[in-house]
Amino acid sequence: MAFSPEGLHRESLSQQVADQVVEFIRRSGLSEGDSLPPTRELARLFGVNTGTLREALRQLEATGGLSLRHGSGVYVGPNLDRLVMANPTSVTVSLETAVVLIRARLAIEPRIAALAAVHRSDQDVRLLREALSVASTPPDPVPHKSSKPNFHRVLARASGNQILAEIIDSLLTVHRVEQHTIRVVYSDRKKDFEQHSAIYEAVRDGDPDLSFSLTEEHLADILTVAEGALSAKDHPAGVMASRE
Amino acid sequence: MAFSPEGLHRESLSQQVADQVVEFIRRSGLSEGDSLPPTRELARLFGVNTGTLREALRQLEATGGLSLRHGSGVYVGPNLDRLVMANPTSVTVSLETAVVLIRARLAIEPRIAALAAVHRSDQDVRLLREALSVASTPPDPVPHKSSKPNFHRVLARASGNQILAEIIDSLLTVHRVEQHTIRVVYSDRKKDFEQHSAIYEAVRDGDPDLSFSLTEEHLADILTVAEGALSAKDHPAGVMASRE
DNA sequence: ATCATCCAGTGATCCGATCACTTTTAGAAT
DNA sequence: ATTCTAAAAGTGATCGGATCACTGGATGAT
Repeated sequence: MAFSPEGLHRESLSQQVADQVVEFIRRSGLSEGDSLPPTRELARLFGVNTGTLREALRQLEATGGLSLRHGSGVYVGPNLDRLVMANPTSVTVSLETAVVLIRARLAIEPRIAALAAVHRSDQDVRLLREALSVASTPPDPVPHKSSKPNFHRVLARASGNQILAEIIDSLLTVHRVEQHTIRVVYSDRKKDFEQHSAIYEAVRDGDPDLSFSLTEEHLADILTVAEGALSAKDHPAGVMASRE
Repeated sequence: MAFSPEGLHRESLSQQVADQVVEFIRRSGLSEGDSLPPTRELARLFGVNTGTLREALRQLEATGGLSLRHGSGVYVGPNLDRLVMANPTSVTVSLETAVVLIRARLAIEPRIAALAAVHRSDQDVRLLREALSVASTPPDPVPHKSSKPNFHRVLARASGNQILAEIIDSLLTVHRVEQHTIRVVYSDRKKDFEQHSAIYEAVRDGDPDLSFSLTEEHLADILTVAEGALSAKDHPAGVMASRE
């Protein structure tokens, strides 16, 4: 019998082509924003039909590895070398999920802040300071690209660990989707700013323990607000005795 | 001039169809493993060409939201409701990245173990015990589906926080890819088992502090091995002359 | 009852044509 | 010479249909 060691088609042709496209990008030394050859040319290059090639491109586009711009071209996306990401498919997130999300952040972000206090570079301190003004993501109706990164993202990046930064970024990306629907969290913007400032100073001064506890308090406060919104939803408006 | 508030095509048709497919799945109450209508029928349903529909399906398949089986049908995948995931595109990971990965786990997993000690259910304890025998992923040449989840995955699930479980799962998924290339890490399987057992007991007994420290030690040991392999690669075969 | 075969259902790929958007180019107006 | 406008070229997006390849169930012989 034998498993037909050669020539066995485990995966679809379009999947194979997708891998070849990635390899092509790597081999060509292309990086984010660079353009690829036209689709018809790529199809010829890989010896497949334009439709098949197109499916491959869509697969890569779905994960942010590529960007297809109608009438313009195919470009390398931002997520090609990324390891952890938010599910691009996920739509709006329920308030319950938002609470779970914040609990997860409460579990891991303090430690990340402590790491940042130890590993942060001078540039990190500078970026962190700039991020203070951006604060928690301003309520943009349209999620415009390349908006300045928010404080927590920069903080995670300062930890010096790319993976941790990607994790926080993923959580905040999901969170952002959430905020478009429910504007509850982050009610007190002034308090937010003060807490961020305190964390900034602790990280700048290289105090891991203080950075840890301040971040913990900050997220605990946010969690309180979110949980309050949640229970307010479950027991609406009310004095109480409300069922539903 | 105005921004033509209506009818403006921000995203491609295939992208819109992808969203419609997700909505269709949700509205139909389908869950993982359930089958969708045939592609031609779906194309008719959404009023697009089969090629366009196919691109939409590929986008969803790329993130594990769907599964297309040649000759069989289209099925709901495992990642439709997931929030955080490993980049499906990423190929092999360098040893340097593996070290970064383990450092990230060292930063967050102890806290997760502590949470598990507090929140674990009786069923979690049972699953955790079973996972002890599977130990750290056996070196499978072929990543077969539905293999029993490894200890760390089950541990994270016992934390009661879905997001944290997804994060750990993502890290281990990336890691698995890594192990296919480099078989260095997890050298001492017996020691691994003993440390897992100790963590299991601490979680079972509801001791968060002990669970924390044991997990921390366990990962620190793994990190040591990985860093050793890394420096051995940089300074091959050497007696010492170790720097750094 | 068992097994090999056939066949209908369904996804995968191909081909070619046409539409839609973007960018560049050429020309006109100033 | 500069600026604006319009045409044209380049490139992705969608369409329509035909054909191939795989799977799973039905068929039928043993």
